[in-house]
Amino acid sequence: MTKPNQKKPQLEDIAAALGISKSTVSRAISGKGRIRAETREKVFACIKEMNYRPNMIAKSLSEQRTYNIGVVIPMDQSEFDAPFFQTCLTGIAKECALHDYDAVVIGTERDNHTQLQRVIENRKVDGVLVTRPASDGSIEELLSENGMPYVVLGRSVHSDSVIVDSDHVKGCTELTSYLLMSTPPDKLGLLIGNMEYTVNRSRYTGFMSAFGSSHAEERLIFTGADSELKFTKAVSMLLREKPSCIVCGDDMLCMKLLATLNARGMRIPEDIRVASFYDSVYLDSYSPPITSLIFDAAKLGSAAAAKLMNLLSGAPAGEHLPLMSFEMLIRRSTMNPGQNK
Amino acid sequence: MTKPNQKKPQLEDIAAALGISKSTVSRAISGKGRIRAETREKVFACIKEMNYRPNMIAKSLSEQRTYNIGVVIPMDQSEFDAPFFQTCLTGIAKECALHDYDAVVIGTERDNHTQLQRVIENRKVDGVLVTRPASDGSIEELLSENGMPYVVLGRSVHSDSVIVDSDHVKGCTELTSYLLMSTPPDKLGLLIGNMEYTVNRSRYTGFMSAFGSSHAEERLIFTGADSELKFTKAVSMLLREKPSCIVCGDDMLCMKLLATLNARGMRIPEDIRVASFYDSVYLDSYSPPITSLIFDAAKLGSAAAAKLMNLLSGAPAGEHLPLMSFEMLIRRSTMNPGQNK
DNA sequence: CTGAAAGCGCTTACAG
DNA sequence: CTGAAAGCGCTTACAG
Repeated sequence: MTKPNQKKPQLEDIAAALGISKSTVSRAISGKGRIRAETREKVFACIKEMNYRPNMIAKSLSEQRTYNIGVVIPMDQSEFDAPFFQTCLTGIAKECALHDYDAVVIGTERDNHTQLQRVIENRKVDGVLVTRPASDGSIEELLSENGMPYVVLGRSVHSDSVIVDSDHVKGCTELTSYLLMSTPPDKLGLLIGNMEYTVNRSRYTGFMSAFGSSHAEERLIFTGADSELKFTKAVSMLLREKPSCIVCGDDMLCMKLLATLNARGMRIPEDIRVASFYDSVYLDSYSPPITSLIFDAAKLGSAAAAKLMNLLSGAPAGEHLPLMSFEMLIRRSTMNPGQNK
Repeated sequence: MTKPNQKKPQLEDIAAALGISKSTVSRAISGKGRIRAETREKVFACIKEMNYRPNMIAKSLSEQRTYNIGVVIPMDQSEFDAPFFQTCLTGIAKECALHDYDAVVIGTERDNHTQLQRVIENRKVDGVLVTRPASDGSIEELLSENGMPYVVLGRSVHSDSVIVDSDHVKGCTELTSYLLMSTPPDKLGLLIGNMEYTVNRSRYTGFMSAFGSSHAEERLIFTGADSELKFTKAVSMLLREKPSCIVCGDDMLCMKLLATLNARGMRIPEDIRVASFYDSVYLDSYSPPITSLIFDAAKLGSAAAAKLMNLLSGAPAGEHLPLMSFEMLIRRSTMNPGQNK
């Protein structure tokens, strides 16, 4: 507002103002090559003064990089998972901003990666973040064929992919252990989805490893409860065994279980306790709120973005970062009759 | 795979292959300026043959446009609304791809528009799509101050903003009318959120206009049920009047209402019927599924994106498009005792 | 209808 | 430590 009708200043302008060459200004900014400290300071002062911002497009063209990363998100997703992607995306955007990068949306469908192809062919991004890898690994394949650096969230079937993931195993172990600590010991039932997904395998592993060899607790396990039919069957078999607590692999499964229990007039936690290995808004707005594991999707996203941008700046490529952590939220759905609050 | 170690061809290469100049090739591609049909065809054939794709960055630099649009999404959103944004985003991305544009994510918080500022200053986008305008209009302000073209989804306090919105009024009128057609006529209760939001005002208007002057139907209205306290109060007052059907302004409110009814042991639809002016996954996975209005977020997103890109290509700026439409989903929650199916 | 040339706004060898 | 110049890969007046 102070300087109304002024064009955006360019490198040239600030060079002229200082009576030096563009090259020098450019070097001062980038920090590449030797620059007298004094010169550098003059330049920075002038930049501030004239409110100069480099034209990223021009920078891109000469540096042969876009300062954009692509973010693959599913277009055919059940909307149930939307909160994850949305939150994840905000984490990614935030991290990008920190590095003066931007995130470009790439929608993919099951077997339709045209958007991804377009972006690659148009060279609009320097690297890609895959928030949900296709189960056949086709996305990673496309990416590596084109020499496009990428990072995947969760697991990848491509063993050479750089990944960032939450520690599902550990989380599930801890939640299960917590449940086993109750007195009297819980008779736990586990209800889990499609075991082709690595997440579900991790959940299973986590659950099982909470039972030390010395433990003699009973446990009832139903995996693969992904279809309506299998689910119904699993639940009725499960209930027949009268577990004191049922643990669900994810929030979706849990919602369905809750509906079923509700229909049968079973009260939570009085008649049966319920916990979930994956949180969701629905679960904590449910009454009673459901004990569950919370994974910080925003943090996951920003960690992945950071990793990718490191890769792009030719950084040490990275020893596998420690897996992202989680929180355990103990809520009313698993309160013991004896417990208060 | 057929031509393994070949660099990406450039304009120059295809010009050379054809023995003509870059200018001509460029013109053939862009369609600007006169070109002999024959030449054009040769060029296109060669492009296909050599699998040429223009370098968008170079194109950007010389055309002074980025072929990117920014999409403002909320970072501080209750995750409840996530499905809307996610779906919207996929619609946007799809539309962008059609025009060879890309969508860049811009996260905003209540009073923190730094990401937006960055993107503007870095000139990374040609225009911006605001999926959720700040209630004080500060986003639109920032945009217009910077001469950045934009389109907002929903309403804007800035009267000169280009907007794309769903027809909430019409939808609500139709759903309400439908409910009024039942025999015996329903005694309708309306439960609506904060009336500062224009959506809620539209909903209210829609609801009311379903009651013609000749109608003598009873109606009970509670607005502003946005806090926990007001909600609880509104619901108990409402129930005291024994409505035969309660209509909720949105899915969130509806979820809460359902929980309350459930707690009171009221069955749906036997004891009371329920409908919502806004659909969500939660509502249709609820048992029984809830009658509601469905707005196509993907279509909304793509329409808005299309409009923005029209603006950017200097198109007729657009007479206000007709509002985006909706669907009415009649489900079990509003079945009359007498009705079948 | 077509070409040679300048230009978009940066970066970066190459010489000092 | 600094400058002049070429280059990134397109587009587009300007001349034919």
